[in-house]
Amino acid sequence: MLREDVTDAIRAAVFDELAAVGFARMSIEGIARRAGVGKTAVYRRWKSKLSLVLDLVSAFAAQGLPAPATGSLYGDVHALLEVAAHALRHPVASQVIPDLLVEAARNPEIADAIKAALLDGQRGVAAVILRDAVARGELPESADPDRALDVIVGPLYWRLVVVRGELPDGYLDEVARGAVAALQA
Amino acid sequence: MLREDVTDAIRAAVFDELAAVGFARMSIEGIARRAGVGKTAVYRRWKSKLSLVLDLVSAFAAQGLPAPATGSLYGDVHALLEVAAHALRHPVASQVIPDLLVEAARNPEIADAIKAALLDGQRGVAAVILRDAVARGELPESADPDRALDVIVGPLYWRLVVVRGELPDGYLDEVARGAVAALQA
DNA sequence: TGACGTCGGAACGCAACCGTTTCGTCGTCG
DNA sequence: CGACGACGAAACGGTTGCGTTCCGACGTCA
Repeated sequence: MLREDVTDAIRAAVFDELAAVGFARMSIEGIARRAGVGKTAVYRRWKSKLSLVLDLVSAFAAQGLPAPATGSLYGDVHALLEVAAHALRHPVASQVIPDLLVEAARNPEIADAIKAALLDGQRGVAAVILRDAVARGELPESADPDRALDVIVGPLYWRLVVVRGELPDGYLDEVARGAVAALQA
Repeated sequence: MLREDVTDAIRAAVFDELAAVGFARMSIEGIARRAGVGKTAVYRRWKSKLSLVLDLVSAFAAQGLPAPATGSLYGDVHALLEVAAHALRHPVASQVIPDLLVEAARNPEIADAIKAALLDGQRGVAAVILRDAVARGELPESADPDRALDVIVGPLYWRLVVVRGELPDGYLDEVARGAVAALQA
């Protein structure tokens, strides 16, 4: 029977290594070293660096993402932004997510995993938010979940991940207000 | 005297290699191979992979970015989006830019180069667009160039680079209209 | 014609990592 | 108590890239 604590140590080391050097530079030897574990222990569980990462990402996907229901479009958008900002400010996640997204452009398996773990979840949340807003009459029936997600999360991602800038007080409020205005335009 | 055609071949090979495998996996040997050139020719010109890339990015920065002046905020925003969409749809640029942005999070020298080559240029354009819009009375004086850029380019970047989705007909019009609404909100 | 410098190609020793195998240790079952 | 299996450590041969060095071929200029 494989020891659970060893498995956990490896999983944690993969996250750290992924954040520190990125997928491309990450090596099984480096993971084992960081986890304080023999290479054997890693290979006994996963057959490659890729399957290791796919496993982690899939586990992340299983968590699911709760859709906010604050009673207003602005409130829902704001809540979604809060969750996203929290994730993208996490020092490990803010390195790992963009790294894997770039890697996904070259590797279909990673692309699928990321899509299932992140993008599909967000898409679902956006769809629910829009449906509720349409029901309240805040948006026309023609509202498109994909474009909504672009307008809501895009600015935040650009600011936090691309520009890697600060998040001034009230920024999320402004983005939320702006996104609502953009959707209603 | 170093031969100019060899230098050009190396530069081109770096772009292709960067797009194909990314900065992390890129090797001097691979560049020389792709350029049909000896390793010696590369080392005679640049001292490392990093200085090679910094050189290319800086050359890119020197081009500058013209600010649109269409006479309306919507027109200017739309023009900026056109330029950005054109760049992000280019098969090489759409791989290289996100790759280097991720690398920038780990390497300050790359971060500075990218900032000078891309972000500062865009920031300047946004500032001009906002200034004109304020002069026309389309926006209040309080308009912030950074946030404007987030709202204008963010959704497009998210769609094209993160989600790697299509760009439906009329999408840029919608994003431009939405961005204007967001800025005025 | 001869000197010079760049060229591509090949090899150098070195380092890292690959994926596998072997070893002795330790903990857990039966 | 004994068999079993996972453990960390070390070594294996092989690959790739590092940065350097040497080579003969070629082009250019004096």
